[in-house]
Amino acid sequence: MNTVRMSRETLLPALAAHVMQNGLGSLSLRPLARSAGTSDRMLIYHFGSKERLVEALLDFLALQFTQALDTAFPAQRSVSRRACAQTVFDITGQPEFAPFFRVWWDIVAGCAAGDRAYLDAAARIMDRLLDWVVDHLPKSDPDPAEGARAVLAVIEGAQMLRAVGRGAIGQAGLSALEG
Amino acid sequence: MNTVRMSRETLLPALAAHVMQNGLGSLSLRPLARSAGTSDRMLIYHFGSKERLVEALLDFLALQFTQALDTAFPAQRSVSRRACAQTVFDITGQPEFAPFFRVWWDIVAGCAAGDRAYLDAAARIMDRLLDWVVDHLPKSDPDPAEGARAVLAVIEGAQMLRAVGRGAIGQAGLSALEG
DNA sequence: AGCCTTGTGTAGCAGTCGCTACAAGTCAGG
DNA sequence: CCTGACTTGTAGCGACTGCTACACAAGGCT
Repeated sequence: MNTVRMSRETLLPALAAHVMQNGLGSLSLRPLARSAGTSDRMLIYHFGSKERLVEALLDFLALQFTQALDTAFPAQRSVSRRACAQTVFDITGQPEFAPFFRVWWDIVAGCAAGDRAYLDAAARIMDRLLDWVVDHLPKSDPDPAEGARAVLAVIEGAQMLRAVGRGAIGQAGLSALEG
Repeated sequence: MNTVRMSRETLLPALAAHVMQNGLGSLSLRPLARSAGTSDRMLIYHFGSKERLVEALLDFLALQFTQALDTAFPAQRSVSRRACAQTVFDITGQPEFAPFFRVWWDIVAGCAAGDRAYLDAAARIMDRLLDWVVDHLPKSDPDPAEGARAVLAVIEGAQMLRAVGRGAIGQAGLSALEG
């Protein structure tokens, strides 16, 4: 038997993949381990506890998302705030983004429940997303920092409304963006 | 022993109160029953299954929220779209609204996981909130239906950002609303 | 050689989960 | 009073939870 040496680093991609498909809210060690080719015993061995495993997972997911941002999205600047928001909304609406939002809303729920690790991860992701928006606003934008906050707020509202099946409401919010 | 006769209707307020404090994601029958003065056995008896109990709970919570909207919020119309959004944002930011958002983000997470009952409840709540916004826009608004959608999208984005500890970003989105 | 750290499998712990079988209580109608 | 429906308590099922005890194998160290 060719037993492959495993570590946090080699495990995390497989773990993240499983979480993206099955969510974070109902995560349990045994199915997670099985889909990563290990046992719950080994996950505890490598991460110490489920709590610390989830922390590592949140770190990893945050990093992975910020990388996905730069690869999946066009590099050039938008022509307006509205166009920038619309681009993000359209791209994140494609089916391959559904797994990420699956865990994203789990993270938000964890934040609302007061979980520190979730709050840290979510804040990191939002800050990174904010930076990305700043860099993609038109160079002519009078106040990119402020503009990016406005754009981000509308995007997130639209995404939540889409998550609950009311994407049309969110789309209206995007269309109403000035600039 | 003064055994009080219980039914779905007498149980639901206590069950809803427990869910508002403890969330919906990790709901389990025994603690829920205990805090309502019954047993898990009785909850199953009255509701048939946990799934149907949650459905009833979502119905009840949606109704309760729409009622809270009309009592907790000023009845008069706002002077602008921005003022309307700001009012909702400020009022829902008060601590007594935290329990509701606790379950709200659980509902959104359930929607993202594809749960039909959660989708129905969430859509009902959003539609009702949309109606409320329409009724509270200034009479001078050129397109109340469209305006309400724009206002709602920004409000929801701001609330999500507040949930993850980035309320300042959401506030910027509100301030950027035109009209 | 012996030893010690690191990794892994097997088995199992105590606890919780949703749910059910069974018995017994209450109460109305005959 | 009897009967049958409605309501409730007790006890438990099998499955699952995070986690641990124990054994053991491999490899580097002295």
